[in-house]
Amino acid sequence: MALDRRKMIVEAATKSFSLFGYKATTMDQVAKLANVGKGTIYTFFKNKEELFEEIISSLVKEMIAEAEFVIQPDLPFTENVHRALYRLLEFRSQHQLMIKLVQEEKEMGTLAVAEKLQHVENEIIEYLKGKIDAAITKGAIPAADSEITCFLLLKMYIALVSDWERNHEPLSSEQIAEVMKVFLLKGLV
Amino acid sequence: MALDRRKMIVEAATKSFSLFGYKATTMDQVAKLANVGKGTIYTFFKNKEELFEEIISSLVKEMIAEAEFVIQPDLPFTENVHRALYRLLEFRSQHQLMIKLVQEEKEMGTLAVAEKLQHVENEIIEYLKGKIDAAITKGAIPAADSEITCFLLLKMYIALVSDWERNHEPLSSEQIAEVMKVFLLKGLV
DNA sequence: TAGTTGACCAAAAAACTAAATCAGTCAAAG
DNA sequence: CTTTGACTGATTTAGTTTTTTGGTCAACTA
Repeated sequence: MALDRRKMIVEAATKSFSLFGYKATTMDQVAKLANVGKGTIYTFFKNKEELFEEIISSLVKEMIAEAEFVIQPDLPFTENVHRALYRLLEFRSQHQLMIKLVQEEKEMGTLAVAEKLQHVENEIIEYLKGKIDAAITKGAIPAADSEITCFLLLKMYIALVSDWERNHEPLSSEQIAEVMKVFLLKGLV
Repeated sequence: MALDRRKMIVEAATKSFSLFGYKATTMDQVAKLANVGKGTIYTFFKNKEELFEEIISSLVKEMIAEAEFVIQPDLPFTENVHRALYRLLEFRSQHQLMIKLVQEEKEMGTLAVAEKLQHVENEIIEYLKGKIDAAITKGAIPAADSEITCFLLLKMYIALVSDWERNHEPLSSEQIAEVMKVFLLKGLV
């Protein structure tokens, strides 16, 4: 039971962050949940924020693995862009920790949380940029500023998946694919 | 001097909302600025929020007049879309009242302010929808769900004009036009 | 002695309370 | 009739006390 203490700490913290958010999670609580003395946590992590950072890193890896899993090399490039982005935002709206963090940022404006969510967004853009740059190199799509393009693509999907829901019925994956196809394939005009 | 009391009240309130925001503006202050007894305000407006609503209505009219002013019927449709949207967001980032309200929403989360900014956004989308529907009817662009399209167009411009600046050097009007041309004219692929 | 612990501390946050402020009213004045 | 500002109850703020929390470290195991 008391074998991998580090792993137990990370699991306990993940559970508590997911349930109560970052600020409302105390180190005493994490220690108790992990069946560990509080001091032990500080032998593995410099402080609460570093523990949080490690969990966010795993989260990013998990998200990118999910996106990677959904890509099929034989499908058209735009189809894969849609699949990857849609999966990433689906993850964001289904994964308990992500839901809680987004909520905490909006409602309490916790600084550490805002920073980490920004970090997640940057990592996603970096991941997309790799894909786009590869497609440009391969000649599959014309050259363009890939950072601005990825940034804009992500914002478009966030708009269609999350922002739209504030005032309308949610759009299905197919509807979103349909709208995006216009912009990705032919342009509006 | 004491002729159009209603106008003086609206002007005083506009000045105060622009300078201090909605919450930090008191009705006593507006009355004093307008050289009017506080009771007089309540003969024209049911309450503070209704006074605010009238000012927001004027703001929307002003914004749409600015967008309208910048449109030139002989230019290509996409060029006019860019001009109108860019002008609307330029207005948002230059007009004192808009700056203050956006700041107040972000920093204090004042409910009435959030509602009114949402209203402004809805009005802009409604205005754009009129333009897009007209272009579809004229056969200038292919048919599509114009509400989703307008919503997405606005979000794209907000992303390029405002969101991008959080982590990067601002993009010039020309750079934004360039990026949008890709999506509007030919599509990414 | 290397790894673990929880009592302990300063600092931050929450809870509480008294004082001040504010939106809206209305009797009196013009 | 219109205009006014003193007035009121509800809300906010400011100041203070109490509680909680992140992080440390001397003592304690195994």
